[in-house]
Amino acid sequence: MAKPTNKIIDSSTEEKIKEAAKKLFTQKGFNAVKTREIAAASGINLALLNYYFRSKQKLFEIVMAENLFAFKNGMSNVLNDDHDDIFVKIEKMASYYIDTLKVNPNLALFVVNAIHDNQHDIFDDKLDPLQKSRNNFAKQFMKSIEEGKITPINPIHILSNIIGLIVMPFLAKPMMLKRLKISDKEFTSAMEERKKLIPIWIKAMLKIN
Amino acid sequence: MAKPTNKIIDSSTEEKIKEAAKKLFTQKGFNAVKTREIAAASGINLALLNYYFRSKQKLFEIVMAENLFAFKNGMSNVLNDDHDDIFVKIEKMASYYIDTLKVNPNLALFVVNAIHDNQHDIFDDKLDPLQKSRNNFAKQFMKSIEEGKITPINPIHILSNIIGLIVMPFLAKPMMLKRLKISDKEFTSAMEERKKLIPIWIKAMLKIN
DNA sequence: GTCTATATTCTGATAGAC
DNA sequence: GTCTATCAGAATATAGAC
Repeated sequence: MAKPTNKIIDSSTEEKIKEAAKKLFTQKGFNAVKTREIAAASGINLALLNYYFRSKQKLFEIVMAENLFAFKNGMSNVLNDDHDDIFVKIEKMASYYIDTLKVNPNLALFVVNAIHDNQHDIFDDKLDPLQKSRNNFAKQFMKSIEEGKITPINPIHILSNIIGLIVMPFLAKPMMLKRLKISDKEFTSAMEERKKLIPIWIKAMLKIN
Repeated sequence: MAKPTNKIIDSSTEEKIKEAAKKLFTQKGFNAVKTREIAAASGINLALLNYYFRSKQKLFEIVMAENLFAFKNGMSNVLNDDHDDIFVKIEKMASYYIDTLKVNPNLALFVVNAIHDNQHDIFDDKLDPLQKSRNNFAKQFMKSIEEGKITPINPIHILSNIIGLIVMPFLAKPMMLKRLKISDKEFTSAMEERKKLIPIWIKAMLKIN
């Protein structure tokens, strides 16, 4: 009889390293995290990190790709109802984005840096779970314009606006806390408010009847 | 007769290092840039970097402060008219921001990285040329709320919104060009549009009478 | 697979000749 | 002021015993 493998609760060394790395990279970014720190956090020996992942860079890429995939996967579930009104979709999108960034405040910076590194191969997943939702959203948007519900607008603007309103406070968070003299708790609470406000603002922008 | 010094076209070693450093730090952030890289890019010897600037950190701070000071100085000129309506101010702010980012599209990424490097001491200039404008803007904003022209709103939101709408497209530019299949020219043209659109959107958000 | 010990590389900084 | 050579330390990566 073969030795049983546990694919559900994977507490293998490999998985332990990945979990610790995910947490650290996500919180602190690539450069600030040291391999010894990852080894310590996952309770494994430093040498095993290279045994399993060849290099810190490779580990980083794997972990972040998984982060991004998980996010997209979740987002695709959030947007799966094709009967949702477009503003309901935007509201769900904002909520899911903000919940993710609250837990994972470095993800935004990672993505922005990856974009500027011309590493946006990371976004060309062969099996991008968001592709369908994105296409549906675009179609729905064009239809709303045709029906006169939305003032015609260059897609670059609507994309910039939705993403900008959601993501920017997280990118600027450390400065905002300092400049506006607010606590982490107040920041989080303001982000909760934005879940409702952003769809309202977007609606106002698009001059809905 | 003393040797003439050229203070207008300063091609001194010191200046060459600063220019190369400015470009690299702006593109890649503090940690990702190595002193050897700066030396190579400026065509000088590595030792001279420390000779002139004592340390990488010191060089970074000087360069960063200059970048930011130039921007803030320009912005303060733009916002100098206290009789401007608050939405005129926002329009001028958007224009100046966008013009800066068009020339220096990496400045945004640079600032965001600096913020997350906990190097935002750099923003605490002793002689911040924007301080007065910022205070005036805040006062004007509060007054508009008192007068019922603007729905009361948490300052974190208005700050996030203005900066987010202006800056995000530049942060996401490489992805946007690819995802939306648009040219650099079309992007630039859309950014020109935003100079007018952003104040309109902000106005809509704030439910002006 | 896991560990200890160590090799190797990278990086900021400096000493000292010119 | 500028260069060559090099140090000191940190950090990544690997060899080899178990």
